[in-house]
Amino acid sequence: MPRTEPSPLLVRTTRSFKQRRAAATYEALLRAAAKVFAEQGYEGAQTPDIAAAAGVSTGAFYRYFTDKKQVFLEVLLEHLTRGRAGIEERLLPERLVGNDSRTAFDVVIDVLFEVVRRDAALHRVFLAASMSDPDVAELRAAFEAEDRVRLAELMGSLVPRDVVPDPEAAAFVIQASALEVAMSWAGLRPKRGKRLDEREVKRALVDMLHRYLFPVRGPAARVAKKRSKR
Amino acid sequence: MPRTEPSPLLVRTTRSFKQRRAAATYEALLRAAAKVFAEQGYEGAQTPDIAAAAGVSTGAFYRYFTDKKQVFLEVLLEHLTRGRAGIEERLLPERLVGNDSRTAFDVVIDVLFEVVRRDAALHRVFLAASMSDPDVAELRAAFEAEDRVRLAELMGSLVPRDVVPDPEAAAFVIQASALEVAMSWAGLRPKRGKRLDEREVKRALVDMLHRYLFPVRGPAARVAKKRSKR
DNA sequence: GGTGAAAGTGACGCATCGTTCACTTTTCTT
DNA sequence: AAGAAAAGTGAACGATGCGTCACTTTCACC
Repeated sequence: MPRTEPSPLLVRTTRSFKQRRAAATYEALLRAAAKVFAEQGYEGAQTPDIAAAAGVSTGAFYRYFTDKKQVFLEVLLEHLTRGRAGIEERLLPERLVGNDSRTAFDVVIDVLFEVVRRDAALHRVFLAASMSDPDVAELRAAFEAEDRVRLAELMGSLVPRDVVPDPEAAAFVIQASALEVAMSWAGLRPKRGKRLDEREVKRALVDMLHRYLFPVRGPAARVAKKRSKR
Repeated sequence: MPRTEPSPLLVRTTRSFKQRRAAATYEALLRAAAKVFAEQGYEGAQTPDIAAAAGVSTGAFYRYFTDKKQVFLEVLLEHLTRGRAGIEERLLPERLVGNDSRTAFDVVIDVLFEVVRRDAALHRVFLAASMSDPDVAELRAAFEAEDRVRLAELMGSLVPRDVVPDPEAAAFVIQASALEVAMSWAGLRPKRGKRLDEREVKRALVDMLHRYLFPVRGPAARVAKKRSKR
């Protein structure tokens, strides 16, 4: 809602027609902003374009957002929140504790890939902006830090401590590599060059993570034999 | 040199005073541009500022570069070329074939970290720009692809084929994770949060790569015991 | 030492947005 | 029904910043 209500992206049970309409245009502006930002980047996106994409005038835009930057941050917040919600929704029913650690981890990786792939363009813009704008950087750091803590906790319950002595550092490494590979997997990489098969890249990532987190311990079976799957 | 000579960053044996001076201001402009871009980002950097930082006027700038974007690309090209040269210079004397594969790979990782750390700010700007500008993206893709091929070749000589069936895919994964971790290691991460120890992060990365590339094969000794090495 | 070319100057043109504000239209209230 | 309040309009303003150009200064060469 307008400036009187600073809390973002909340559309509570509206009463009057007017409030309903205001909420609708607010939503339309948010969606339009997400689209334009994803397509044009932060600098490339223009507030009149966002307003036009939402079907309203420039002035209406500034009734709901004080700034171009504010919309951007709200769009990002929604993007990140939705992504995290998607992860949790898809992770809980699987009930990781039931099956063995390896497949549990595979599920996590799969979900992470899915989440990044949806709205990959917006995520890319997000990453780019986080390198110039301190506020965006802070937002990114906050979300990644929390994700990292969760991943570290998950690893703590999946792999023994002597395999990964510092779970949070390991979580950082896993997070970083998985995100980079997922971004590439999203097909947004340039078309120049041989463009190696994304299936193979993902498989290499999973192999790496497997050997890292579930190494062959004592005298036991090989691990490289797992290749026949899929 | 000015527009007549399109080839970048070459200062051959100049003859006259005038040519010498022109080459000097060209160099000064390039250096100043690198500095301003690294500090302000692409959009933030202004051509008058670059000129001022080089000690010349705005007009002089446009005698040597047609565009703001052209300087940027030249700066990036020099940055990338210098980085690659640094890697090769430091890698050749070590003569990786002499000692065992593990330590050879450690040397590679160390060098990569060093290279990223020097000029980390500029590299960050480079990455950010590669997400909006197609030309920058192409430049990045070209360099990363070539680096990937070299890394894949190196791996081909260091690890047996059954450990890493698709060396180039593996090279991509290693490249991506190492670069991300190195960027974090460069200390440019936000100060919010616990900011986990970079030494630990790097160690986790190296551990992961070790277990990936040099897994314990048949019945053999444990690998997790290596931790005592400070 | 005089002339032409190259290096260098910096104020300004001009286009590009972000934002505003006086105004119209719509809906709520009494 | 009338007046108030909120939603919506879009032309215009102002700041910003890239690039130009008429001009001055410096050097090379005869």
